[in-house]
Amino acid sequence: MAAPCDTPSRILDAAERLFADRGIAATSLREITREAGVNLAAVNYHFGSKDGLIRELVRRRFSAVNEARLEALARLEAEYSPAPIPIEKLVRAFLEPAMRHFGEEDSAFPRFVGRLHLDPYPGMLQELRGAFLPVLERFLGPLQRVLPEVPRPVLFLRTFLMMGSLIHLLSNLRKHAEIFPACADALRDPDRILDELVGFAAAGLRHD
Amino acid sequence: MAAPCDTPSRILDAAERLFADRGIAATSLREITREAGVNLAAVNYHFGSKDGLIRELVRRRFSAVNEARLEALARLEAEYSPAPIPIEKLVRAFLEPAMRHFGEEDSAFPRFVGRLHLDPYPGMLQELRGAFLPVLERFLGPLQRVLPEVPRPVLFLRTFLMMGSLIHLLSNLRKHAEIFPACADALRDPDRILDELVGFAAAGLRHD
DNA sequence: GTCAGTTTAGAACAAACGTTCGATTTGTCC
DNA sequence: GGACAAATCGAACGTTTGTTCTAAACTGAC
Repeated sequence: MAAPCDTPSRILDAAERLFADRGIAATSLREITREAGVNLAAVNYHFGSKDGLIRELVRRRFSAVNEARLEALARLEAEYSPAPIPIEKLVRAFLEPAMRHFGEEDSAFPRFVGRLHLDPYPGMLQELRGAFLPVLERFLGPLQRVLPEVPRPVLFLRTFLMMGSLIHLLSNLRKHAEIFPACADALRDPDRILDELVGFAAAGLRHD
Repeated sequence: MAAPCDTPSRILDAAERLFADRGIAATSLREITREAGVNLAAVNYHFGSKDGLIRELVRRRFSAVNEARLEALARLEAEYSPAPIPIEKLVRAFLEPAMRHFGEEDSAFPRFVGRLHLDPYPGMLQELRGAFLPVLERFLGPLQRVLPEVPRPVLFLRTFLMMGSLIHLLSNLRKHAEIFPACADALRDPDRILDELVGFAAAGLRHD
């Protein structure tokens, strides 16, 4: 958080935190402005509307994740070309940017990124698709090259299942861990969790 | 759907369909009653409140899925005991009941079951946990027996990731397939999709 | 100090929400 | 056929929603 002082940043941070916890449609502007300590009208003044606020949040977070994914992929291609990139490297390049700040206390970033994928807020789906589809297609190429025996539609489906694991992890692990205190200790280390996710997804992608 | 005629069933079906598409918090009683072709007050008359309606839906669907899971597991234990149950069989026993009716036209059941897991409607989380935790613990035992080398917390985490794949598949595959028409054809067969999901999850659970 | 431009404050808006109520219709037994 | 319960209906309840408006407070340049 780092406690920014200007009103727009206070609104964005509060909105991200509340959206991550309660969902987008279920969070009102009054809750956001109360949490941010600013006036109700400030949202419409700075962002035009609730939709505008959401779009700005998407730009700030989701787009950043996707750009980081593409950069990581570009680095891998530069490193391995013309050889195919190992599947674990590809998977990690895709998953790690979304997991950033996962272990930090009170960081709503990963939970919000997860919720972005699954909250069907009207008009946001197209925006998400527009930002995500190019990334998916960009990864499917190198993925197909290391897994030539897997048919394209099947590879698409498996990538889709990997997405589900990531989103579920981002959105719900914290809450679920609270009910399994015995497991919570072992699942505290974010690097370890990322390793597990990468291993799980890579094995699922290449199985049989 | 089978077009039931009595009002409560019409409400339940319409609510399930709309909840699956737009989310629970984002769907109003007026939309539900309009879609069902009944009066607005009918919801509160038959179910007491919107919460009551949701609880009834959970009972009707989520509980049924979990009971089917336990029955499938019991059948496997009777078949294999005292030998450990193969991991693919275990995974399929867990995933198949939720995927039921997946390929049927206009069946909101799987999408709704998926949404049940991820929509943070107040008070529903506890109800879901109460119905799901016993099932999870019931499966973790046999799972641990076929994967003795995997530490318990790690096994819990991998099961969690499998849940994510399932939920994402149930909730979003239909919509995502619409944007990938080339893949939509190959992903039409629900049995094939279930096989892929089982293979993906089983490989992820046992990897390394 | 003054003035233009930007930001914030409080109050109010129409619309939509879940819920409640009394009247009306429907169905069923005597 | 009349009577009683169950079900449906239309209308309204009080809240809460996102949004808008105008006045007040602040900011920096001259």
